[in-house]
Amino acid sequence: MADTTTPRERARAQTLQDITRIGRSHLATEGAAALSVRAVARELGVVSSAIYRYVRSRDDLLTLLVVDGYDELGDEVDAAVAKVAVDDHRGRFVAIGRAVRRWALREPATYALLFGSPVPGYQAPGERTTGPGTRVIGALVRVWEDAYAAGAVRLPDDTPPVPRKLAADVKRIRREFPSSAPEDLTVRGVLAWAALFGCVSFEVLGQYGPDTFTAVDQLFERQLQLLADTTGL
Amino acid sequence: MADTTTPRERARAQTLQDITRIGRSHLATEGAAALSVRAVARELGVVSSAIYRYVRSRDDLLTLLVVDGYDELGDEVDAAVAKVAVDDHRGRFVAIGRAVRRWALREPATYALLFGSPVPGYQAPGERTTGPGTRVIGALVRVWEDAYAAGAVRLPDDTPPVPRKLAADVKRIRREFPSSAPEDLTVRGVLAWAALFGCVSFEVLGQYGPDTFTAVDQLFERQLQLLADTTGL
DNA sequence: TTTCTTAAGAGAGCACCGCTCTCGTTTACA
DNA sequence: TGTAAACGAGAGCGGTGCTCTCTTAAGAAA
Repeated sequence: MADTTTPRERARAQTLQDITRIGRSHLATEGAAALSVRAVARELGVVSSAIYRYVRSRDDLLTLLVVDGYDELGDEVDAAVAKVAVDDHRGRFVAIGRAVRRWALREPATYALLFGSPVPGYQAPGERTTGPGTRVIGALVRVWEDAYAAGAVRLPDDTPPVPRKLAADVKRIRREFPSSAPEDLTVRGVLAWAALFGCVSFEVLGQYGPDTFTAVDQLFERQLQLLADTTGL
Repeated sequence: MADTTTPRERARAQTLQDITRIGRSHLATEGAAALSVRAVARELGVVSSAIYRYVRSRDDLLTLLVVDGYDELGDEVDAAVAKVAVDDHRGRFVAIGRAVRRWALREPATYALLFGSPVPGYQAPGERTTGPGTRVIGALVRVWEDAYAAGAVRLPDDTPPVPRKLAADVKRIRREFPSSAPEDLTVRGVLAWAALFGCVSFEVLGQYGPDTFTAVDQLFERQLQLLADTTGL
């Protein structure tokens, strides 16, 4: 099937892609704060004002990189999950965690852009970022749902019931992430999700300090196991 | 006892304090990225170059705010812990968690500065920040240590032993945070620590999305309880 | 094939930034 | 009281995001 795009549209798409690529390389080498429209323009061999034909503002350029980053992370997580047997629920959870960490360590600047402090003054436009931004939690929910459906989730039975308002939140969330699991499991999943990124953030953003852990791999594996326990996998 | 400081030293300390105060207010209203030496100078009623008599660089100004923030957070955490009975170990843990969250919600910009992405190009000088930066984990370790010493920690006995290299890390960490608890508890503590900040970061830095949770309080309480469980409190 | 619309890039310019340097002035100490 | 140090002002440099105007060239329409 012949593409119906005009040459102009194709050139435009190519330039936009070049801008994203250059932006990502600058992000990786200099960090988000040092990302400048003028530098990207220079490397593209164009004057700075020309960039504004493609990107509304510097924040818009950041959004481009945010979406790009979420997509790459989502792809890697999906690929990692696909390599594990569907009935190995714990294995799938661990695979997701490892994939997130591996990607974060490889792309710390992009990770910081996505999961670190919001860039000052910059507000990611929800309509462009929420879709790609929910892929990791989406993958996690699928694991827990499959595990529960297979009767493979073991949770303590002395946990108090989920309070009313929170239960209402859970119900609403299930419109986007359908699930038949008990509310308690969903809440535990939210904890595991936040905790997973907490662990990765501490390592990638340097909260542990430079010389605290030499065996971060072993630490992270242990943390993953504990989180798998918490969610009953 | 009369103070031995000269008027000049006192004036200098006062000016430094003013700079910190103005810096914090700008941080709160504009965010870390928008924090500018020139703006601080304007508000101080002084020309921008004068600031450099007190602060080596913009990064140095950020370090001032980082230390200030760590101290304030540490103070509030300590105060919160002190209000709980020493033998209520779980209550002390929960108090720490709540204090961290309360402070983070009140000072989101400072929280982002401390626990979000590192400001691009800026590297916090360890010799000035690690001390104040370890107060929260210090308080947590004290809770677990007290609980263990009181025989109030209940951990599952089927947990595999901590791997060798990680055990060596734990041993080294205990030179700074003395403890007689089993290695497994320490590792669980590290998870709880990272997870606590993961939960707070998700909420404060906006990872949950704007409309996902209406009952974030209840969610956080539940997360704290689960983390207390994980550490055997 | 010729005309016309429009997208793209160049360049100047504005206001701001961090930071440096120099130059008077004030202050504290010997 | 003399002097060295601290301090603030001011100019200036190279950088930033962003806007505006102008010219050119490419695609679409006739």
